[in-house]
Amino acid sequence: MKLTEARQQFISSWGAFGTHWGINRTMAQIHALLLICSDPITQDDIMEELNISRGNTNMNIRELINWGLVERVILPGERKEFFLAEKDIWKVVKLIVKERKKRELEPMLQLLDKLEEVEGDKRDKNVKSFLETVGNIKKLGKQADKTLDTMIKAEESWFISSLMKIFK
Amino acid sequence: MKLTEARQQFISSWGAFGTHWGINRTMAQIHALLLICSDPITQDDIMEELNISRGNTNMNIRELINWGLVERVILPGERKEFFLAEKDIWKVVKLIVKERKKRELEPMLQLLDKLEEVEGDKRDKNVKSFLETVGNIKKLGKQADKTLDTMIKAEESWFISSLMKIFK
DNA sequence: TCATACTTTCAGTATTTTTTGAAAATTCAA
DNA sequence: TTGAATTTTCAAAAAATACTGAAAGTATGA
Repeated sequence: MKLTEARQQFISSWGAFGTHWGINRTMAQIHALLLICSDPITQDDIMEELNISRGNTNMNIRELINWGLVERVILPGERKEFFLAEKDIWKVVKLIVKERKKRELEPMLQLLDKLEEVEGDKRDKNVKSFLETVGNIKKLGKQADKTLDTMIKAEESWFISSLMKIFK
Repeated sequence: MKLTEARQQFISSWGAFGTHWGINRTMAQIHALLLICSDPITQDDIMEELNISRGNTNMNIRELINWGLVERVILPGERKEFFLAEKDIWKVVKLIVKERKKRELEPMLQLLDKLEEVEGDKRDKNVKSFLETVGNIKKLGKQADKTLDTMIKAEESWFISSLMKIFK
């Protein structure tokens, strides 16, 4: 397989992968492209490579920057902005986990706390079942939250070797 | 908060949560409803509670059954089918992980294997950068794959206590 | 300060995904 | 068998989501 084709396949399937995880296709594709570029590239490079509009490109680059996955680079003597992705995959994973934890897990846990305060006779079958489900999800969620916090702080080597010990 | 309201909030936010993780809103809502019902309920119960059409209900129940999250129950003397969700949250998580690993992680790893066979001079900056990225993602992906395999086989108590040791 | 190169915004449009509902298929008791 | 109850299918419609492109906004250097 030629490099050009391989790059295209990588970008396209990274995009499809993203859509299965609640990340929009273009954002994932731009990220994929930046991941395989060693040097910073411009918005126009991205537009051309992925065949997308200026507005779309701009919005999704901004989002990638918000997530901390991409940085703006000013090259001396150049008027245009350049963009560069974080290449350390372990750092990438940690940034994504951090962001999604904040956006999704934490609000969910807050809601579950509130839902546990439901009024009603705890001997009522429906109340009991509701509280049990909410309670169990909360328990697992809190554990996941702690685990992810530690992971976010962890060094890759430490994390991997710890996992190796358990999941031999 | 009254039970009715709490149930609604739970169902609605579980649905929203699902959409952020590539699971469709209705499927997640039906799942949420079944999770908080101690006894099996019918398709009509679900349609009424969630205000959705027969076709939509049917398709999403089927999908939940495919995932192993819900089972069809035949009650003696009843013509209609009833549905019941797996209530053990740890089992639920394992079923979801298993399914998504099969659908998404495994095909991605296969693709990465193929992409590593790209032709071209490995001293070429573009080839080098491509291979490095693909290689690193593959390495992490394989580790995740193994870890998830072990997790799928694990007992909750064992898993939680192992995690506790590391992520104290 | 001005002109130009570049970036950002967002209303309107296009695309993708989900939902509906009626018809077809199936099941089952009599 | 028959036919009423129930489930399944799927084309068409609706809803949600993403994208475009032109206009407005900013920065830069002469």
